[in-house]
Amino acid sequence: MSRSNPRVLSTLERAGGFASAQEVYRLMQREGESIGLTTVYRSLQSLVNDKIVDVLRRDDGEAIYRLCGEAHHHHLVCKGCGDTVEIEGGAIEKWAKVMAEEHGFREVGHTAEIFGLCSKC
Amino acid sequence: MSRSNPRVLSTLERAGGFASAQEVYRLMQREGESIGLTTVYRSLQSLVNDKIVDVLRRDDGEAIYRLCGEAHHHHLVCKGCGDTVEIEGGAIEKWAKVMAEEHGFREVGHTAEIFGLCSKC
DNA sequence: TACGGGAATGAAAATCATTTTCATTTATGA
DNA sequence: TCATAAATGAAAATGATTTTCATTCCCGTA
Repeated sequence: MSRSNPRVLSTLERAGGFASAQEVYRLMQREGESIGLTTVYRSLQSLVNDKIVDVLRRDDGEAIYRLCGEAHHHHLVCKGCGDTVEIEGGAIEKWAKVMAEEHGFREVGHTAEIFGLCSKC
Repeated sequence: MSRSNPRVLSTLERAGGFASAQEVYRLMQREGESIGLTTVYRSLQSLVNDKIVDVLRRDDGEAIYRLCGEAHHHHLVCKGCGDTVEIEGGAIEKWAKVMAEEHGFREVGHTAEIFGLCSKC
């Protein structure tokens, strides 16, 4: 498993902490960085594994990568402008735990995301 | 713009009101229906336009279509054998609603999934 | 300093869902 | 009956993402 190329993370930060793999790649090209698309994908995946960034989906299915804080949180995403708010998921944590126990599951994780139109859209 | 082929809607219903275009297509084939993949896509799109079905995204980016108004549920998925249990999401519904209101979002939907190892794995 | 092996890299090919093109068939109405 | 529009689907195109694989880079050791 390869480690992340630091220039990828730095570019993602410069992009406002929010971009697709293709965008990160184009951005780096435009800035004269010499890097392959493959390496961009690999680095982003590695950052996701390390939980340094998380991955969401645009409406068209393209994956967007986003720097995130350390605390476990969930996202409220605007379908219109893509704006994202990090929110607390206290109720979810409990729900996931109870449901998993009820069905005898172990080593449990979960995903949850809310989407809608923000006040500006 | 084409109208929806009624067999597509009926198949989506039979699939539990929740499936990808590819799955609807495969299901129809398996049942001996004669239909093209293109028509499945067109019909699903048309159903989305008419707000008869919603479209969400799987983690891998594949679009999944869901009948609107269908009492929706969530999934508890085993990482080992892929076994899936449908579960109630009462707590989630409330959480999503509260969080969305708190941030001024409207037309809100959500996704949530729990994954872990089932008792057999 | 030279060598060897593992990690990183990237070009090109492969994959996969989805969309587009386009020729054909089907339905409809004058 | 004819003509025109709508529906259909096979095949090609598209676009993101992944895989393959040969090459290059790095680093510790003889």
